[in-house]
Amino acid sequence: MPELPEVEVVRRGLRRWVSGRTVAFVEVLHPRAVRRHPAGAADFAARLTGHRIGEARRRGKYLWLPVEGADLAVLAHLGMSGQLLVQPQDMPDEKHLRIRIGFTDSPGPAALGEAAGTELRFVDQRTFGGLSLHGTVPGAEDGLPDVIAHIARDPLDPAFDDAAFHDALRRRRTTVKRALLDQSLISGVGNIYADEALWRTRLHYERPTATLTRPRTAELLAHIREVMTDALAAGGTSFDSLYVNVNGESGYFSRSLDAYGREDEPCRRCGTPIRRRPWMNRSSYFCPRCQRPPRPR
DNA sequence: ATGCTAACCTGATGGC
DNA sequence: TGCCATCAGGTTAGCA
Repeated sequence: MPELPEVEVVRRGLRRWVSGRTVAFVEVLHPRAVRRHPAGAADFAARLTGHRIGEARRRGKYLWLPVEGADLAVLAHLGMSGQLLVQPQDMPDEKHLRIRIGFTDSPGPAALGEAAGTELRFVDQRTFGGLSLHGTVPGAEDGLPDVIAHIARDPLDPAFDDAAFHDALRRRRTTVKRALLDQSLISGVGNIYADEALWRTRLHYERPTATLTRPRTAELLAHIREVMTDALAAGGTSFDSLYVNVNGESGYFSRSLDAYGREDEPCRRCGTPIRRRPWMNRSSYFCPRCQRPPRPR
């Protein structure tokens, strides 16, 4: 579930169903799913087993589970098609099940309520995502894994620095959508929410960042936060069963999208058909009337 | 130093 | 029915 709202939906599920439980066993069924864990699958399993899982955290599209009693965290990235599912142990394996994590309380007396008897599964069709174990940044209050120290804070983080973001945009010689997708400038924004926020701000995706005024950047940030908050309230955006919460349920924000995926459909502001343009091996959706292209440089 | 492309995967879909 | 090309919500190594 690639973008911030979808990952946050998963984080909330993990907090409810996984945090506080103790790992009984780890089974890695596909080595690619732990390729970011340099010491390999056996090491990953060994170091995790026996430890209690702390409060699930997130920055941008990354989430992690602190490993209590060891300065470690399980870092997770869902890539394009990853899912973290909390499933009953007797549920048949999913076709693309990559990692299974069992807990000491299951099966067992319902000490943990509905969570008892469930396990955590990492399912990933395209294997762009994965889990890994990493040390934490010394002094970081939330146990930030060291390998994602370069990832910028996300726009829903209270510590996100709006002024610094604007200064960074002015310094860059790139275009606004590229900047929004650059996770070292602002994290959590992907192709869907970039297009949605640009549509709401009436900005063309190829607008040079150096031409943005401070008020314009402020508007853009406000719209990013607004669309992400709206999506979160709807349970995230799903076009198909690949993007689901830990219980396998899809969000329904896709019906509220104004630009993304709406090629040839009327702009909800002015009625002009939304256009799709090939862009960086993917697509950009925009309203040609509301979002005028910048002057050629 | 910075910006950009190609590559990493599997599966769904549409045209011929 | 099959084959091929295209597309999909992300990240990163490596090149210019």
